[in-house]
Amino acid sequence: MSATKYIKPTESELEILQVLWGRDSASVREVHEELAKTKDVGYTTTLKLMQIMHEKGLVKRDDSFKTHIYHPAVSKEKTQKHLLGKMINTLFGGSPTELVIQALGNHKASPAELEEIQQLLDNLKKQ
Amino acid sequence: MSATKYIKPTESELEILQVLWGRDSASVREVHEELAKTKDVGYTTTLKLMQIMHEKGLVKRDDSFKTHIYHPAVSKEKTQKHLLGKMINTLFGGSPTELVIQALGNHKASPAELEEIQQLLDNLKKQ
DNA sequence: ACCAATTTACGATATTTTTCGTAATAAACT
DNA sequence: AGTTTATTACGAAAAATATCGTAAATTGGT
Repeated sequence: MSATKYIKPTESELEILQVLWGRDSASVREVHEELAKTKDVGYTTTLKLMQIMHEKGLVKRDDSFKTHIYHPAVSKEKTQKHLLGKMINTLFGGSPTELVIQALGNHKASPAELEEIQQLLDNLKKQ
Repeated sequence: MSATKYIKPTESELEILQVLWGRDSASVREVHEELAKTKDVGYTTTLKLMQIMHEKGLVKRDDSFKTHIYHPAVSKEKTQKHLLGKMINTLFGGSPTELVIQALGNHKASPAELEEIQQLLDNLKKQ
């Protein structure tokens, strides 16, 4: 029972999760500073978003101190998987291969990264 | 001059573009029938969306007949590239490799597809 | 020319997401 | 204790999306 249905984070929520995944935990202030580097937005906006994310269950928080500390409550991998799957369907006609080709063709990868992909590919071929 | 700034299609607009890309042109009715297979939505909703897409320049249309015929005005490839790039940034910390690994790991590809990716990989390695 | 059927136009409403102002609360500092 | 500073809580507004009802226009058939 109870596979608590998947909640799709919004665009802004994803930006916040990205910060949280990078440091595992952070205060609103810290997240906000990070976002402010690339985005022009008010502090209370970030606060509100994180509160909403808490209601939705996207983040956990420790509110035993004045400054609440937030943690991601959804894993990066699961989220990636879900959204990638969705994108494959709505944008690549259900073909992960098409997506991979686009990704490799348009965004350069280092030799080391190519090697990493090669390894994975070899493994997949064996099966 | 004038690189007419990129307009990001919304979720619903993408669904419509997906249909248009598949057939190159279609009436509202045809698009709607297609969407209705997987989605419960009214005809006028689809119509309205396509009219908005026309205003935005996402589709072209021939309105010389009663039944207007719509064409995609943005290419599938360019759209894929944009949205993929965005996803790589907001969800994969800027690493296309991470995305490729996720895609290959979680969504099965046929041997033929794996071979196709191998070819591409070989090409990239040469440079 | 009239009627029926289909389509578009238009506007309004609903829903979701993002934004921020203001007040209340807590802590830190004289 | 009183004052300042930082934080959270709350509610409301703004902006972006999605939805649909109704009326007007067009076409085809009779």
